[in-house]
Amino acid sequence: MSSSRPARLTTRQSRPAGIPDATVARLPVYLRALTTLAEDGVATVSSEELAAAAGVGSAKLRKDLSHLGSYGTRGVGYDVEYLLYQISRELGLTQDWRVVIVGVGNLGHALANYGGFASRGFTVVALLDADDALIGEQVAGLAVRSIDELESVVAGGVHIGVVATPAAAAQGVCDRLVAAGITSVLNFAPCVLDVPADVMVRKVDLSTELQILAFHEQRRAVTEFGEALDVTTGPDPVAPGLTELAR
Amino acid sequence: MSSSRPARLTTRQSRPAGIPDATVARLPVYLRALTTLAEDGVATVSSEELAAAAGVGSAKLRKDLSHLGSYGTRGVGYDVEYLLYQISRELGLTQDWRVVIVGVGNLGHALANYGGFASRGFTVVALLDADDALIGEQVAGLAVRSIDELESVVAGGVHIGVVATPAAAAQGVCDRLVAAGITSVLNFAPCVLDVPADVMVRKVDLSTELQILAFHEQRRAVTEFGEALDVTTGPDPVAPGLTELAR
DNA sequence: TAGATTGTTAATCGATTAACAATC
DNA sequence: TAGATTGTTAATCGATTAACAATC
Repeated sequence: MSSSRPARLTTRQSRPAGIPDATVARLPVYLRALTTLAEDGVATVSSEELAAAAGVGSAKLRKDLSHLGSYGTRGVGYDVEYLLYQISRELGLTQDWRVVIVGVGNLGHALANYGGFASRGFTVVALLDADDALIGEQVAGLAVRSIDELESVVAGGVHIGVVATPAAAAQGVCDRLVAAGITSVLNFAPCVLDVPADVMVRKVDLSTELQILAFHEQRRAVTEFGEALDVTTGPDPVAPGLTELAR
Repeated sequence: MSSSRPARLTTRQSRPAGIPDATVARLPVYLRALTTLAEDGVATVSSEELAAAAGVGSAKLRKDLSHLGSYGTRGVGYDVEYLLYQISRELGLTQDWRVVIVGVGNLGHALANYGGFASRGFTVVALLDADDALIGEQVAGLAVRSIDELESVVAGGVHIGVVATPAAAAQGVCDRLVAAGITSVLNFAPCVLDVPADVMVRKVDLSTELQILAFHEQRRAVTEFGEALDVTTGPDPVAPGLTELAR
């Protein structure tokens, strides 16, 4: 198999610059599945097996991988470690990414202690908070520093800013991160962050996820009862506390 | 405006059963923007203004809202409180959703203390953990209980299970939740959960988000330097610790 | 009526899926 | 060679977007 692996002679034309967003979003899932397989000592995996481990269809998996290059072997499958490396490289995980966490409340604590950070090429270089009472406290091996140091910390080299402040403080913190040169922000605050077009923001939002689950639970209830309860045409089902919103 | 608001006489035909997934995922964002507007005392908002507050285009906003019904007034805009109520109702937030959190580590703590839970119709009814040392500890006004009580807690009425355990324990916990009758799961553990087709799982994954940011940061670097560094054709840029993976 | 803004249409775009030729 | 599985094609599906008729 080693001898038949395609030589890495791919030209720029052969791999189009743009990997679809939907594919990029799934690469971390494949990476995780491959890591588990590698730990279990599995050397080779078929698209069918890997897809099952990642929770997607095999056609989608093969299509996704085809955007990276031809890293499989027909009739055999994919070499687990080789594919692991190729996806890591594609995601930029073969280099170290320096992260600053702003806001060391419950969530900031959890993030700082999250094991997945260090294991995959992400290094938390500083924890910042506006609360003087927290400053100096040791969290995950780092002393919490003042938000006043944001600019100097970023100047020292930071790639990604994590916003874990209350919503009211988030935009201000984000503005300072961006002004200091940060171009990638992970936002845990429950608000929309306004940034220049060249800054990428990703958002993790607990209540959004819960609300989406609630929507589907509700829909399930309606369907199960054969739409006996017609929320569209019936009187408004008004919950306590929402009465004043109904007309 | 009150008098010109369309009467709620919509028939089943007029609102197709299925609201697109992409739309459902954005409704919580609109809800949040509307809540802020309502707090600021704004009575009416145009699609242009609301879209800006939510960080989307106005055409997309109007298209999304059109799936719920005709809740706006041409030439005027949307009544903030009325639209707030309609979206809340659509998402199922006019009823109370009972949530159990399994795993009271750093993240479980953060989730339990998260204010957004209670404010939007979600009630945490129990915190469960497998660690005896934690049992009885007060977190966010609740005593942590043993994982052994999972089945009895769910039997007492729970709609949504939140998995905040280590990855190794997640599938087992999920199986027990599902066996006990839970059909909506929010998974914070870094693994894929295997569930029956009728169970809905949503996943929140910090390292996935970081990896997506890393991908774009890396791409940015390549683009900025005019592809002087060609990662496709050049020798593999091997980072320490990944050497053994490269061929 | 004139101005403003919605709700809808139709075109475009991107993602998914199944089938299968290529090939190990 | 025969069996297995990839990588790609083409069809389908769903989401986005701009433009504008409807209408307040």
